[in-house]
Amino acid sequence: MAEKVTSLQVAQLAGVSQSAVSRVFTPGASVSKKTEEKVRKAAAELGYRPNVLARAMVSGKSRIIGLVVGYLDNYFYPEALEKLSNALQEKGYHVLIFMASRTAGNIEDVMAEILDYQVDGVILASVAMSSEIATRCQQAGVPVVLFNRSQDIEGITSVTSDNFVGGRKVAEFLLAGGHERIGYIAGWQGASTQRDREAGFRAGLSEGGQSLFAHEIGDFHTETARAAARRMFDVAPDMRPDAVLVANDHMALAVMDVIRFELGLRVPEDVSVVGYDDVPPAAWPAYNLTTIRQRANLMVAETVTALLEHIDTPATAKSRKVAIDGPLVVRTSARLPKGWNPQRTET
Amino acid sequence: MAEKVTSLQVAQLAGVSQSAVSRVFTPGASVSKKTEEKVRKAAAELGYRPNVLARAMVSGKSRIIGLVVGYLDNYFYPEALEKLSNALQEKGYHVLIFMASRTAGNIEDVMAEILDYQVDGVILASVAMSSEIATRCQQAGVPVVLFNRSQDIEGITSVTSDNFVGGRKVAEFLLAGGHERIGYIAGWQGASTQRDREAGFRAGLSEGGQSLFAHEIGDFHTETARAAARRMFDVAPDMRPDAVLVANDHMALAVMDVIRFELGLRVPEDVSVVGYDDVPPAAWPAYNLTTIRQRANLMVAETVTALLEHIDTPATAKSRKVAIDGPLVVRTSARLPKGWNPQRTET
DNA sequence: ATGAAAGCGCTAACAA
DNA sequence: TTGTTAGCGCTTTCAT
Repeated sequence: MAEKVTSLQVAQLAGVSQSAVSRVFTPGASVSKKTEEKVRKAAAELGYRPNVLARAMVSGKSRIIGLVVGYLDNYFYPEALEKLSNALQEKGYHVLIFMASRTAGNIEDVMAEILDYQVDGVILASVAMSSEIATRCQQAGVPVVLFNRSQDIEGITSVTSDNFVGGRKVAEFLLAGGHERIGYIAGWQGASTQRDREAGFRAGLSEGGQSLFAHEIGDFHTETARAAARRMFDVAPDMRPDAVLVANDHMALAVMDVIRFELGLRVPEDVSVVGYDDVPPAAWPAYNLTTIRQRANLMVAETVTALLEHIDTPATAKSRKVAIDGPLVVRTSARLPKGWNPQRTET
Repeated sequence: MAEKVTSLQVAQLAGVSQSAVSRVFTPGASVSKKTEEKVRKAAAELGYRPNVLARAMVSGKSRIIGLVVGYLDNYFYPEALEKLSNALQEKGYHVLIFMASRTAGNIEDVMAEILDYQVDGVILASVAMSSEIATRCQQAGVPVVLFNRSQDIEGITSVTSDNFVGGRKVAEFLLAGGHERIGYIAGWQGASTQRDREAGFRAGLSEGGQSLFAHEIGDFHTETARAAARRMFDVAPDMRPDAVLVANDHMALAVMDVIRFELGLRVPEDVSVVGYDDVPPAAWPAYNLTTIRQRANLMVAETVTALLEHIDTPATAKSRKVAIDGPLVVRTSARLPKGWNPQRTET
């Protein structure tokens, strides 16, 4: 059982002062080559490592980022979490998880816990009440960035894909494919992602001289989405949409299941289905879902950059709304426009 | 911007000593009703909350649990992570994520980072070199439990499903179904889960008078598993296995894709496929994968209990290997034994 | 460049 | 039950 090694012990072994040891481990402090050498040697010998918590207390920087997340069943999030954590780790930060799913409704608790840990920054992903939490963090002086959410609050940085443009792209694609009864299955109305995707979709439809033929709400939940799909498609053939955009892949896959296995319809011959996110299962041959890709790598990079900027230079860092364009990944779940060039979008 | 409120300020407002404030926020300390009241009132007024980091430094307990995880693309892990985090949160702990995927091979770095944060305990899930990390933590006096991994190291607690029994169950089921050429696609050989599942499977087969007809290695990776499936099934019909156990669902779904969409075979008419884990996609109608369920809730509960035990009473807590039995969830990807009672296993 | 000294915000003896 | 007094391990002036 390794004993706890303190900077003082290292100092004694190295024959220098305790502050000298501290300086060696503080980037940008002034130490002579010789001292540094002695200290590093002693530190290595003793297996010394600075105590992050003690450092945090005096410096006020914990090198901990709070990640508040509601649920992980949308497979876009595990991926994002992994990348986020990796990116932050590279910058010397670590991610402390705050699950807000169960605690939902109790902002106070979540806030209290976050502030207790003196996190240097907070990333909010897939949470209800994200705007309230964001505002509260802001007030407490903790830098925040919203990941995959955008609120109309002044001065809060957010990173999303360009949901409006994405929605419009799908509309154009479906219109070009000759669809004439186009439906939409919405996500949770409180989410900006949902609202923007729908708005873009409607805009694209209307630019093409059409409007929504059917509309149901799936709330980003599998079961709710299945019910929505039944309401939309279990109807007389001439009342049935010939295409549908589902607000995210998580629901779109469930919708496809209902359409194919419950109702016995063919995709895309009877109904074209398009999703949003491009989660890994969308590419599985059993689905082959045409969808808008959210570029997780870029979104993560932007998020990390923005957050660190707010942490490092709170004075000059200005908030911004980053919206990253994502390509339409054409697979086989939606009928292709005539003469569509089947150039493979890379999977 | 909320100012930082210290216990001293609260003490002054309440007209008591600073230690009195500390005691009010320390469960099990002795304070009079009156003092407590005054302090709580002052604290509420100022919005005071104890600083976890400062507390950690003096008490030596950070209330942070390090979760070391290799990757999140096996969908058993997001689920486990969510449940783990929730359970720990309920006990007043929070999860600090350490991604070991990229850093793989560099144990020193991972160890250093973990110890830097003075975590109260560590959970190792889905990591290579878990046994080395576990040993090192042990040496450093940090309680560890292995989640979904088991090593033969003396004195390290682990929680897994009963992989041997699970493997055997599948063998019995396949044998009862009349299969005569039974294959196995293995996971990464370094994982105890893989080894135990295979051993149980082989044992079950041999108890039924058969042995493995084919064996390939999928390494728990989608692409490797696909290649393994091709080697196993893209052969003359009489050399082709009529059933296969794949070491986890993540690979099993990919294997099904290859069998059905690349090779044009039918599941289960031509080949029965069984997986392990019962991840959510296994239940999707497009797959309907027969599989062994890992009972995440139970595994998480055991993990948390064991870890807290080691943290709270390091002296008396003894290490153990917990193996939780999981049911065979019968769906449609494997031919049923004659007269099999199609009583629905709950999904 | 280096050492001495003063805390960061809190808990834990120790007295009273 | 309370207040007083030491630190926890570190960073950061301030002198030197």
